[in-house]
Amino acid sequence: MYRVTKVMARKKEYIEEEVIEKAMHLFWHNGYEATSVRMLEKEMGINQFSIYSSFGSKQGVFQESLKCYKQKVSAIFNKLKNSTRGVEDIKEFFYDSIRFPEELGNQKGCLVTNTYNEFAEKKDDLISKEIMDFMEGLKAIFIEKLKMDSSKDQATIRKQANYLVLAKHGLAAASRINSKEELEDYIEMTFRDL
Amino acid sequence: MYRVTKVMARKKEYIEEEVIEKAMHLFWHNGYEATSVRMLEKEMGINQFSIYSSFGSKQGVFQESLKCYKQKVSAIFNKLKNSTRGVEDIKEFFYDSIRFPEELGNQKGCLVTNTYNEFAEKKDDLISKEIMDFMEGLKAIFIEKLKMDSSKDQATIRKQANYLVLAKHGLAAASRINSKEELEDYIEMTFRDL
DNA sequence: AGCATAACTAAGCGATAGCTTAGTAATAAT
DNA sequence: ATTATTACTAAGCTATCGCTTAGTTATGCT
Repeated sequence: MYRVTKVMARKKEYIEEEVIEKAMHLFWHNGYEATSVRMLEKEMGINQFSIYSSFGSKQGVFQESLKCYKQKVSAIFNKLKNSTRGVEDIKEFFYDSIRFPEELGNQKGCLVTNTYNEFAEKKDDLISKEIMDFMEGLKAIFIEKLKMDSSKDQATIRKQANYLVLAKHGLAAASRINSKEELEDYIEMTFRDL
Repeated sequence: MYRVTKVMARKKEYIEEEVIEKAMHLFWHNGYEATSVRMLEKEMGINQFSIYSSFGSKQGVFQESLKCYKQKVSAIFNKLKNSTRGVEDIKEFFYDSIRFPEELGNQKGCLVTNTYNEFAEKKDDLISKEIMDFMEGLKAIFIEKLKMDSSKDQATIRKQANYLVLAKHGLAAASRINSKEELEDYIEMTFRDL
């Protein structure tokens, strides 16, 4: 991908960023295994040859799709990172998280969390590791925000960070099925006394 | 399955309940799609012909496996149902839930929740519906237990029940990956003020 | 214009999916 | 012992999987 070429010859008839976005939606909806290369072909609107020459493999397409997804949610993450109110910002992050997929008009949860669940047993896998890193990063941000309340000792912060990471994970998993009301109830209850 | 026959002829060389338990462990470990009939064949120790004559299809094997699983966790459920202390019993149910798979020496979460996640998009599916019923049943039990505290009004009970169902779901999803310490922190935080 | 190069189409690769079936072995009833 | 019925083994069915390749078309450079 993005290979530097000496001569241009024939031009690509698609834009990689565009077709990857379509692939992402397909993976998001069906998960990794349940998405076949033939389905990708149709959704992306390009031939298998083009898929493989641009992204190398189905896994390659998926990794680019993950990048694309992360880029789309980065707005929410940056908002959280740059915030200064502490735990209140984490709560807003939770609300942003359930609003984000909703805005795209569908109920398929969070691609990263879905992937986390689907690849849970394959601990040696490359994608698994990537997702783990992402989750660790989230936890680090939570800790940073929790530290803004100087009244909290280190043990409390650790405990609450663990709690919030699991809560976020559970919320994302549940958001594929549960109603908006249930999800909002959950968020309210989660942050009630933090 | 369990077909009534006029003449006995040749006897089965396996016990259906026994081979289903083996199938269940395989599904539990790999999920539905990632478990092939060839894998089931090896694990169950019987030929494909026998699998299909006893259970009809891969889906049939899975459904019997789900039954088997539910039967195994029914002890925990009955304990909760027959309890009288209210929310304290729900908390113990949460602890029982993470202890149960642990006792079987593996880290694969809850089969029902895993299935819930794997079948989340296929809302028209038979198995999806089965799992939904199971979750609804759990919620009903939670409500019953919450009602034991007469100081709680109906709105509070509904909200807390929603919260607990999501929390239980999240806990089960997380139990495939997170450490025991993290899970216990989560339970403690969840029930801290209920 | 001619050539080198890259992107296209479409067919096909081996492997595996869920499932079936032809043929054989075992058992209960006669 | 014969027969009817069922369970077994093993091979094979079609469909689809991820991926490749032969052949054609389009483009930039000389």
